[in-house]
Amino acid sequence: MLNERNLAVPPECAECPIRHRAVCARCESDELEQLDEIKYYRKFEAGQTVIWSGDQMDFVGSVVSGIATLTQTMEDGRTQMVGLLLPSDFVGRPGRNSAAYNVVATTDLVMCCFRKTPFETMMSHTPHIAQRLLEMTLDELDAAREWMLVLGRKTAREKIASLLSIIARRDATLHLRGVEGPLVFDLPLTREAMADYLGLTLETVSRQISALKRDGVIQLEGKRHVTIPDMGRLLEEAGDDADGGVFV
Amino acid sequence: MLNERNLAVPPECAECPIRHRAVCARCESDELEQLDEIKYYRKFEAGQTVIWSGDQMDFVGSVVSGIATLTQTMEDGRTQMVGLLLPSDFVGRPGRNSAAYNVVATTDLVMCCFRKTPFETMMSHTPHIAQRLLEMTLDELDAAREWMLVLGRKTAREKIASLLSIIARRDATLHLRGVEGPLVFDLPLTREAMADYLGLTLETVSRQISALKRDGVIQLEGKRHVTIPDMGRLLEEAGDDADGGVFV
DNA sequence: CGGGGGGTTGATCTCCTTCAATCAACGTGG
DNA sequence: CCACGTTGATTGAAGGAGATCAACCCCCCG
Repeated sequence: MLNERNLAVPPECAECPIRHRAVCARCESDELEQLDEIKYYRKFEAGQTVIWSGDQMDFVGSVVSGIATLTQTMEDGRTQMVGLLLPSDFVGRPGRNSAAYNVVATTDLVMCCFRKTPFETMMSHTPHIAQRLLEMTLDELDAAREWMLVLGRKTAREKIASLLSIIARRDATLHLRGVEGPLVFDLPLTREAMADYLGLTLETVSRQISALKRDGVIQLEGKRHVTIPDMGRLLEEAGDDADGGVFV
Repeated sequence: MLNERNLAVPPECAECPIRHRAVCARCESDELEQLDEIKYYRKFEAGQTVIWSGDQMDFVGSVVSGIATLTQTMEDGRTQMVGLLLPSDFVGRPGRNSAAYNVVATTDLVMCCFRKTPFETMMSHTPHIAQRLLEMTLDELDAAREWMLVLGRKTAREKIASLLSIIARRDATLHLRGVEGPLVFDLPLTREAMADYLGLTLETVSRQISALKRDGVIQLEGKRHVTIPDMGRLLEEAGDDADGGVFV
């Protein structure tokens, strides 16, 4: 039911849009051929749950297109997002067989999945995969630690500004624009998802977005379309050093 | 000045107390010999800063004994702890040359350091190191994500209970005791460090610890010596599932 | 037309922060 | 040996940032 092969999906690794950033980025052509044998594509619709926390994981994989979230939930329903998965990001942990988090597609999503056991054995033979995975994991750890500062010490306004600047920055690098001049992008998350990301309620998210708009830090068209007239200003609001940015 | 070789330090990798858990855990004896050539020990006193964020990093290394913290600071002084480094934990990121966080010794500390460039070249030749480092980094990422839930969604009381249960659990595994019966340990952190860990003020930390004591969840002798009569009760207070625990 | 999902805004409440006083333990120098 | 300063911790009173509860809007879709 969930697993439907689809024509819109890249047929060949050589033409894969995430080829140069994903876990397979360092692989040689023969290694790609090996991967090809254990890989398959899966499509999910916006809102669908990809994996439930605690479920058996028989695959790992990469996000090819779309956005997914990693969330934890307490018994009483409080939920915290702990990861935002963008194209090229890796899902699953080699060596673990049950999922630790919920993975939910927030937009329509295509994943390139590898059967877990073959992937693990392949990883132990080909250092290129493990090397790249280490690099990606270290990056994720850095991002998680940055986020711990946001969650633990920033005000609601700073949290919103931080999230907006992160999305803006990623969007700028994705579209290869500089950080000069006004930035324009669409929010990929609902107010509720933003709240789960930031450890806030959706009402507070809404209020703070309105406040930033009222103060001219951002401009809004509709609910999702954002313009940042002055990125430096936004970074100030985020409590970050306005010049260097987060990663020095 | 900071670098004083010391007799109390393990002279041989074979006798090293963290040998089986550190980044070198998987190394063969010839690999250990190689490591031996680029390694040196450093001692720090409680309170000393090991590395300043932004500083040039010319080494990476493992905590041999003692405890250190990883913290981030905003310009106005707000600080958030983003890692608690225990014996066998790894410090530094191969591939990055300036430190991203402050590392501070909270107790007297011994580190086994490797010169960074030789370590990096060695890592690219010996998969055993990269494999182990990947495993350790994935564990840290899990811990960071667990902590994001604590920071974002838990109440002050739950935060304290969470921290206590984490310390208790680690202490129990360290001393190879079961989780049955009362647990006894010393807090390795000041109230202020606990506050920085939990995204609270030290006053709130103090109040909540008093409250947990008053309610019989914990017992205190002095400021640091803690007894947990009923671990299940503490886990309930932490908002965790009382049976399975954090990692299912 | 009705209904539902996503979003905004208002009023009130509460948990945590802030500011401040106090205390115990400890070391140090007169 | 005692006065003193320091550091870590506790406790109290007051205030505020964000949560909670609730009403309402907009827009799309069946």
